[in-house]
Amino acid sequence: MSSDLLAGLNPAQREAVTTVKGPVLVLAGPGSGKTRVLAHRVAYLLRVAGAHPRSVMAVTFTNKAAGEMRERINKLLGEAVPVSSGWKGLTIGTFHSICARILRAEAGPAGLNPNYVIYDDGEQLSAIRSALKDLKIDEKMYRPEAMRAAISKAKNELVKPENFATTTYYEEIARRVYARYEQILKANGALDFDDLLCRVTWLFKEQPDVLARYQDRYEYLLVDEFQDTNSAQYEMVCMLAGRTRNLFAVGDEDQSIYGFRGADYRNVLRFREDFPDARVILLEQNYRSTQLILDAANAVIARNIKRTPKHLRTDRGAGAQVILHEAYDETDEAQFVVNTIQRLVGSGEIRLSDVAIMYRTNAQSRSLEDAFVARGVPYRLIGGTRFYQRKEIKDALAYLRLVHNPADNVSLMRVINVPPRAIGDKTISALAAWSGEQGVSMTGGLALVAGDLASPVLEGYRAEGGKPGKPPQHPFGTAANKALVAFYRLLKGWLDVKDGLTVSQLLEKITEQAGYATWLRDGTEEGEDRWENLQELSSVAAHYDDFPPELRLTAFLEEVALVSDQDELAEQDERVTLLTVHTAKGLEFPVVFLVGLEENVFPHSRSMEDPDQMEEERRLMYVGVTRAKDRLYLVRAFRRMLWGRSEINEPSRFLRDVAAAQGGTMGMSPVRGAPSRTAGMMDGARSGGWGYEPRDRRRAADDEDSWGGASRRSRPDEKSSLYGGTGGSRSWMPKPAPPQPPKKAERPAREPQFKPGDRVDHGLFGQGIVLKSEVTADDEEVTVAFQGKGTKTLLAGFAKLRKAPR
DNA sequence: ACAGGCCTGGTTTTT
DNA sequence: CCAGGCCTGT
Repeated sequence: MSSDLLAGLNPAQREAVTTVKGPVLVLAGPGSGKTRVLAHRVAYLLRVAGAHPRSVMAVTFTNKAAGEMRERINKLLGEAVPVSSGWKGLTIGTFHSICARILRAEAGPAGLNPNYVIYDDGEQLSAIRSALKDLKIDEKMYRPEAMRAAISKAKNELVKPENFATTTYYEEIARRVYARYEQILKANGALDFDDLLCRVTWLFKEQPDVLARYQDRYEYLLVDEFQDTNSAQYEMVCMLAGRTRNLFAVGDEDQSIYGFRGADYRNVLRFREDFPDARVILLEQNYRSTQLILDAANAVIARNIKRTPKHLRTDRGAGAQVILHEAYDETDEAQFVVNTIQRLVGSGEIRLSDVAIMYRTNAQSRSLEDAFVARGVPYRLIGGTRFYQRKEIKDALAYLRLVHNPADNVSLMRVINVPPRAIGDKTISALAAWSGEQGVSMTGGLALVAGDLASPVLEGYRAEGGKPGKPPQHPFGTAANKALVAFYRLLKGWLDVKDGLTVSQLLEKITEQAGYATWLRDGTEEGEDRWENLQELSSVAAHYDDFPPELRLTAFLEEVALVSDQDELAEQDERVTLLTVHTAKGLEFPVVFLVGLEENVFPHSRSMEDPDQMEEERRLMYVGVTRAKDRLYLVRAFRRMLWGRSEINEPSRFLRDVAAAQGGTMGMSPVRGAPSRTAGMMDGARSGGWGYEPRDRRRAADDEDSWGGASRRSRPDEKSSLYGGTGGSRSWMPKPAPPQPPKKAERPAREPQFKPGDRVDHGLFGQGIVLKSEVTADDEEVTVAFQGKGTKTLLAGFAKLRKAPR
């Protein structure tokens, strides 16, 4: 019986599957089959070790991963294992979704509104803005985003407002905002994402009897992507496993890329300290990538100091050369990508769905999309403007949430005047303030204005004893009053019928009666698009029609609050995939393009100062590279539009690391300062790029084994990589790269002519002050603030910059 | 109350 | 470059 569950597993994987008792830590390199191990282990627990499904909890990183694991387990067992939708079956899900369910079940002990709503960061920011307003704090000085970051960090570290340590005045403000924000969430019956985690952890810490129930239930715990757990998650897991100690953690320090949201790869080390008897299993056999791809990955990650060296192996052989390509700018970069894809697909080697294009930031997708649209290549974009971020979807959801939980002021404020019903900002603020004074939610305030004292939304109010039968004096004029009462009637109508309708029926009723549908469909194409999105939301809602009536809306709202980008990744049709490297985690593609490999883009400029953050960038690059199975393209652009300005960035250090490991020199940086406008420079390349043939030959002789040599063997439009694009890319480089040992390529030792503070003269822009200056390969790049002309970055020699007398 | 236009300012990554 | 905030005029 057990043999089929172990068939096809290597010895290390087998050990991971069958070590049932006690703590186990699996250090799993990319492509080492950890997903497989997890599924087999669950199946093994159920089938061989005799575990009951309800005693197993498996935590995945995305909802999609949870779904896949469920399917795999069912397949392995040849039957459908009941899954916990109530509290009977197997528990598989993300931390967030599992916690949401626990909090729903434990609303009483946790002191929560059982109909709590989950705020995304937009709504979180609204709540923070209200907090700032209440505290009369200037938004300019204390930015809501910064406050959100501070609050989130605190919650991830399980710090409550009363324990929030403050050493600066700024932190003191943050502490007060945090405290007020918590009050607002509570009043609105809302939780934010971080709450889902830390509330459960607090609940377990503070109420041992509750914890004991969960400890007794969950005898087997499995946690995937352990390197991306934060403190709250780590503590939660340890507490849950406190009784049985059957904790199975899978992770890879090298793939920890969520530090910015509190994840700490050191939890892997902490695990070893907290469970000194843990069995540690290494999965080093890679089943995904070719050797050359692994070599590239290794070249990148090996430079991190804070890691344990590993030895990834593959049986797949060397494989195709990793291709490096230099494009002129982001448009050209996109051209190269599309060209290459069309060629590979045209030759029948691959299908569109085999291809992923990955980038550091979402903003980079735009130029790629343009190229795909122009060439008629179907693509799907993951992330970006996500479905659930669209205005019409958020509006519709806000309506539903308000009906679900009338105390939710943030949702109310979102929809009270959408479509416009003559309730302006002034009226809304007045309603918020006055309702607060009366000690009721804004919906409660509306009920008071409408004189509906029997309304259930006023429950708390009556208990505290306003004068019975008489609504209090309100500050609204006749016009505002009328509008508010009209809205209240609308809302009341929905509250009365919500229990008898399915979610899609309710949604239809609301959009209809609120006039939202007609308002949206204003005759424009965009209006129709938005309407269609709404229809799509409705069809998602239809999945919940079969749920028990009291659960329908709850379950639906919970799901839509917790969907992630990756969850959209159904690989139905023939399209290429565009996604950030972050969302690519856990996925694999036969063909991967990593684009935008420039300093300040990838690695991101925000990570330049801090070595720890730079290590995270490196891990991110490592994740990107290791997504590729067969073919990997590393692409960089000489210049790029960034923030509406054209920027010239050095090639990414990661590119250099990869090249160095391949033993060749890479003439990548010398294009620096080559004025792109020079006539004729781009010509030869256009027609196949053999305009510089002699140089190519000479290079071939120079270093036979360099990547240049390798890529030269490949087809014309990908062979250009190293020498400034003799291929499909335009060639902007007037002369071949001086061979340069990659190691010392970091920065030429030359004294800068300009330093910050210097006054300079420019022929066109006049006088300015130097902000920053960096020596480059053959020039000096100076950032200057010009009076009345803004800040420009110039190449000193090219721009003929002169020092001006002080 | 609201539409439209100007300006500023901010841009990593996401459950 | 873009969104969102702010101001103006209706």
